[in-house]
Amino acid sequence: MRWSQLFVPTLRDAPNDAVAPSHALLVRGGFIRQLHAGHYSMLPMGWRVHQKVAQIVREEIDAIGGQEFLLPTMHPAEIWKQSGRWDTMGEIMFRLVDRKGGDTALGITHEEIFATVASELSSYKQLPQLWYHIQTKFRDEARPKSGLLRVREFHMKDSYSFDIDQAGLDRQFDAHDAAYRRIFERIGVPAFGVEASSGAMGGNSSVEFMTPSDAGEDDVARCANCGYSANIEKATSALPAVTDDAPPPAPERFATPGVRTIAALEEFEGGAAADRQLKTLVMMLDGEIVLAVVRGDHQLNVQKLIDATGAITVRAAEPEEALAALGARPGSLGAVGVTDLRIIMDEALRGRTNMTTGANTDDWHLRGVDVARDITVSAWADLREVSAGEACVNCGQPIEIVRCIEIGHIFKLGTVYAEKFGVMVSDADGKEAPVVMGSYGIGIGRNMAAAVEANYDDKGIIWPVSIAPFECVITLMRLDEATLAAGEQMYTELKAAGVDVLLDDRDARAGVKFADAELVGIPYRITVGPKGLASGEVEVTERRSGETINVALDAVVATVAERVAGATQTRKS
RNA sequence: CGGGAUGUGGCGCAGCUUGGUAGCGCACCUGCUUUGGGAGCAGGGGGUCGAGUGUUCAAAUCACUCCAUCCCGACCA
Repeated sequence: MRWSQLFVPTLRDAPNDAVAPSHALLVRGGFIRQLHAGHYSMLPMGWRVHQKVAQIVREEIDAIGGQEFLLPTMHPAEIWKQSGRWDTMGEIMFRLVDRKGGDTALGITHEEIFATVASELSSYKQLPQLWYHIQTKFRDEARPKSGLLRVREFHMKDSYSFDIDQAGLDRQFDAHDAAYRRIFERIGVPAFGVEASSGAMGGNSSVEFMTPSDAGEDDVARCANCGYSANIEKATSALPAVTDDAPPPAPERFATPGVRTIAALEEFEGGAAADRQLKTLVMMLDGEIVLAVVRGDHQLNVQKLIDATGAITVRAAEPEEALAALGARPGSLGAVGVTDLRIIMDEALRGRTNMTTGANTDDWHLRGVDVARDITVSAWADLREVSAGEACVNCGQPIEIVRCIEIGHIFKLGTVYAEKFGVMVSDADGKEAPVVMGSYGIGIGRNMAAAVEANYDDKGIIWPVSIAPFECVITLMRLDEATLAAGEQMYTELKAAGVDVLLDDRDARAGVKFADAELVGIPYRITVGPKGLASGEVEVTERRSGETINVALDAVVATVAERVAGATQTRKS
């Protein structure tokens, strides 16, 4: 390809609304352009990278036995009603109505659709199966952000495994775990797996793959000592044991005029330390008022509450709703004596006595509360969010909290979809058995952005060779006959040697060409000009290190081809 | 959804307070000179200022409504 003919609209200034480095650089480098919030056009350079990422994903999934499909993007409502997710998915799903009045949805994921296809499986002898496609997903995100990192329309590789038993699922799950690690290594994104909440996908266990980045949206609790790592939505930690004084025979009411917060009650004469208080959160779960109680110095993690209750929509109750339900305003609320509401109690409060909490009368609190004795607990659950510095549950060393981008997520689904969609096969005894499923997702565009987040400097992107839009650029310093001829010969020979090469034949100054090559992140640059040609040499510059070596004209093709091959791990299979 | 901010040629911005029908840098086109790290000079093209309504002799500028985009938050009693 000749740069003079290639549409690469590079920008000297980043759009001022691009905050994440990958967003700013992909726009500046002429890879993407925004159409509207959460929808991006892939320009030629961007699409080249996207396709290379997708191809690596394809190779690795093929290598563990994947069969590539292409399923529809638009789905009838019925299939989503059959799984129950038409209602549970809520506003994330784009919905439309066709000319006949039929409810239709744009696919956010494809468990339902693949399960429908899989209902034609009939014998355990056909298993295992591993099916996948790389296809557009639509998700009406509440807040698209950070360029390609969170969008409403994107390509995802989603695969689905079908096995006769749990052991088979475990094997396919582990195979994906390994394949995903190879993918991230090949595309140059540092990654590690974490325990995760399965959320709306259902199923019994899942692993998320994370890459550390300030541009991310997930917090991960990690232990540097033993390697424990879990999404903050799932993470636990060990707390020091607490011994409470024996409580009085019954809670005591006491006046606390003007005290509205945990901190204020700590200061108040006759109050209590935060870790001796009960924090009562009034939550609205699918329209039902529920009390979630955590220790005064702890914070509720909403996803944990969702996982513990199976709720679909969760929000904090409005102060008026709390007043109506409990008779007091936030700041004076408590669970003691409440019998008409579900009360979910955090595990950290198990066995606690002599606690202080709101009395459900404005400006009054209760002390001497024994959690087990005085509160009608509906369920105990892990609700609290862990904090940096707390002790690791495995080894006791302090944990850290790391901001990450979620770059992949794999789920063990079990038989839930099989049962809903009749994916039944005859087992070895001739009896009908539900197929055990797994699902595995990886966003192509997000990984492209994550690769930028992990590979850039003040000059621009530093693409890993494996996914660079071009592996090498030949920068012509002049467009005189000799330079052009040398460059074109080199271009032809590099192509023949299998190198993905771009010829910068633009009539522009050296500085412009150098700056553009660096901004768009091409790993190797061959600089060809009259100066070098006079002594039969050209320069080869590596983008990442900035190092330049002089190479004899007749050796440059072999030199570059060798380096490119050395930097690209291709699958041997 | 809550809060904040912003919408003026392709990109970055000024003008708005104190209304008088649009300006700068980069980019683009032409010419000359230049040419190994984002050239110089000269000439030129392109916007009616997010949309609508209102006030006014007159609106980018004032008022109201709407739309869009970005950021933060969405338990913190």
